[in-house]
Amino acid sequence: MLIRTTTVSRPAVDGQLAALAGQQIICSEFTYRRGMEVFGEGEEAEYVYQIVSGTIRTYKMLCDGRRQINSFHLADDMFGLENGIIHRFTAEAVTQAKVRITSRSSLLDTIAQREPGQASLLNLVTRNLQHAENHMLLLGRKTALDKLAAFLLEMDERLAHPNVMSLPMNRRDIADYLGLTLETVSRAFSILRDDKMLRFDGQTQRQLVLLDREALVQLDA
Amino acid sequence: MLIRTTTVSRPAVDGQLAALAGQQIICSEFTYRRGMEVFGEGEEAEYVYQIVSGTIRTYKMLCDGRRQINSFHLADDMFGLENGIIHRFTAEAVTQAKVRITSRSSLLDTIAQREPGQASLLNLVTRNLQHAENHMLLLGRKTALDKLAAFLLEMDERLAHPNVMSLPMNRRDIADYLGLTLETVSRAFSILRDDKMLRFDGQTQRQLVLLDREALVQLDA
DNA sequence: CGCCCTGTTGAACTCTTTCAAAAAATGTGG
DNA sequence: CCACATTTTTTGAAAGAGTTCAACAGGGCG
Repeated sequence: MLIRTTTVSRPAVDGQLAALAGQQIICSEFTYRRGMEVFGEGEEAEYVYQIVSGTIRTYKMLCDGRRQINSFHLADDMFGLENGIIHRFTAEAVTQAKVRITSRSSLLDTIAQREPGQASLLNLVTRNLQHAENHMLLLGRKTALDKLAAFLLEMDERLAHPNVMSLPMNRRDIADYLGLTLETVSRAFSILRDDKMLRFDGQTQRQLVLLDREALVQLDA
Repeated sequence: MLIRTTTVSRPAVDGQLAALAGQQIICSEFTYRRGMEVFGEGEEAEYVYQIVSGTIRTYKMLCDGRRQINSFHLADDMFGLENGIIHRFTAEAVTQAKVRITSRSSLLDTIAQREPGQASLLNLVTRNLQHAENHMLLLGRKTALDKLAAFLLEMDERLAHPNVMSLPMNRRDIADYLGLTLETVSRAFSILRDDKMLRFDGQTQRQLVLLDREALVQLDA
């Protein structure tokens, strides 16, 4: 882990974070060289960041090295604010970048005190954001089979792992969710069926049983 | 526009919206039939929604009909909360769905409304979410050329429409942002150059001039 | 000058889409 | 309950967009 409190400086008056947090907040600046990591996916989210100058990329990776960059952050952009205590993606300097760093807990404490209620609303929005981040990785970097496996696991989890899963949506809806055509979705279903990862239950093709969640997780990862 | 205050009912105790808003908030329920639109992209965001039962899809569309579904919302999920006054996507019933509807303004009023104009944390997170929603449409439904045009317009705007645009990132970064390979990005650059939509400036291929923003917008739309 | 990094271009290949047809499921009316 | 129409899903074959593998070109820097 990097030591981040190298350059302690007075927060700029116009900085969003500084404005949000007020002057009493611990706030320092650090300069990252090209390619340096600001934080990694899975690390504890101790700080919130705002760019003073330079460019930062935030991204997720699949285990085989496929990478999906969520955003390029330029001057004044904020990033790294998490709902939970863990960073959901990695942040790296694209160019040399000067970054303003604020303690997450002190920031959130201040917000909670000053604007009670906004914190819980913030939670809801952050949850949507989290879903969107995962979905960008899926859309940008997964194959048709990966996508369908991920979709089935998502539905399985949200429906609380039922024995027989009833999908409320048709193949076109699934396709438009996964960035595919309905024919490709149908073919992917057939492959998973032939490979014994699922079977259809009853007359309809919308009721199905996941036979091998492990294998689906493998595809998704 | 639909009349939504059909069934006025006491908010469920465990509902997120009710919990957020408190019991004094105007809160009603409405049942949407399969295929019905809850709200459309671009409409005024008067209400916030939470699902009681059924499934709702939220999506964006390109002008030629390509559709990208952001999320399927199931029981208890909240959706439709916007930062600004306009809905950024469309919401429709996948199945018959019962939805709890709350007035946005009364919800936000209750949640200690901050003074207008000042940056809020919620604003910052919502901006990230908004970007993610647009990017999902790009990743799921746009061609390589569309994607590069969208990227260039995004950078152009964020760099305040400079004459000569200096990209801080290399082709691989752009590729990983757009869900492409670096070779495809390079080819797309060459096509846009040959079609006189941009030209490279100076020695490097990271400095460029947008020659026809209109045409790029056309590609992106 | 030569090396490394970044970017471009070509050719073969692969995955997904498109177009087409048939099969399966759902709904309707007698 | 059955016949018929409609919608949804599956499957096949051909076409297309993007990837992969490979070679090369140009600039920056020791």
